[in-house]
Amino acid sequence: MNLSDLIEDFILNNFQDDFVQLSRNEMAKFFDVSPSQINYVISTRFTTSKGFDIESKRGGDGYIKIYKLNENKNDYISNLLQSDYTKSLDVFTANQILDNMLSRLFISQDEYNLLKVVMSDKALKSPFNVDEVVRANILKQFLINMLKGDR
Amino acid sequence: MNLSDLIEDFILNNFQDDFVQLSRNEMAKFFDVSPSQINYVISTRFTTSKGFDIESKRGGDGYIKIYKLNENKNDYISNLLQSDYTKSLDVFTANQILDNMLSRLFISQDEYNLLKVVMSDKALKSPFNVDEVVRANILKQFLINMLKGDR
DNA sequence: AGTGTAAAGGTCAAAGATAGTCAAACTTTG
DNA sequence: CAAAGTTTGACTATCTTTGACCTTTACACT
Repeated sequence: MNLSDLIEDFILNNFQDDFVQLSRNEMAKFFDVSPSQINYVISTRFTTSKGFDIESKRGGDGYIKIYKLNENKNDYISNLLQSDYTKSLDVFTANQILDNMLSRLFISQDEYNLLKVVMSDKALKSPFNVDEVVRANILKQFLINMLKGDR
Repeated sequence: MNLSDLIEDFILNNFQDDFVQLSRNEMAKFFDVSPSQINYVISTRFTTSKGFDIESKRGGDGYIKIYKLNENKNDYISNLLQSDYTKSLDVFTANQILDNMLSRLFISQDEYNLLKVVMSDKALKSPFNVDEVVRANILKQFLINMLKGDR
């Protein structure tokens, strides 16, 4: 067993419920490896396709948090997550997926409405793909929607 | 938790109605930090996008007063819609806006969660701004979130 | 009233504390 | 031996903390 495998095991054994939080530097010191090896382990072993999600913060009190996804929760969702629809997706298909998820009650009507707005052409069109502009559009469309009465 | 977070909490817990008044120096002494750290906390955590307004006075009897703004929902949204935040928006500010809207109950916890995911860097980063890729990422992030159990 | 001074608060850049990226060197495996 | 996987380190990015220097205000003393 190499160091990366050991580190992987260590992390796996330290999950509390569905997540584990660690300090990259402490971890590296503990195993006497370079800090970036922790990133290596995370990026090769705690990937989305293996059912994990990462969240981190730099600076004072920084941390790395790894979430274990519950893949037994819902086959439809798990499969979708592995599908090519997570690579590229047109509005038409997106809406079909949303319709499907709503009819199966995997998402609420509220989530459906919001996602439809957020994934619309209007929300995502951008002249030269500066993602801050995209994000701003998403917010804008959401706000417009909030002003539309019903909801 | 780092000092800035502690100071933020302390301030939040000392609001009387819609404002809190404090002395920068006393505050700094109390937490044993340099006075300018109080400014740091205020400028990163008690921002306009989070719905706060600052007023201060120097010299003898100086003070810092922080107000929690209170517009009604429609005004808030109308203003936001006309603001530059609909032009370009970084994640940090986006999150503060969401925090603000949630704290005033302008959006539900569900909407907050969903929007946070949807406007995250992860969801919106794209190599060369093909918006179908952006949309796919939004879906992907949403799915990942669904698998995360309560949270 | 004018002015000097002490007592606030403000600004900004540097230092400190984390984490991320990437490519080169090294090792294992087929 | 070539391909794949691992390990390292230099450089980068981000968030926090500190300190030196600046500005404003109240007040006491001419």
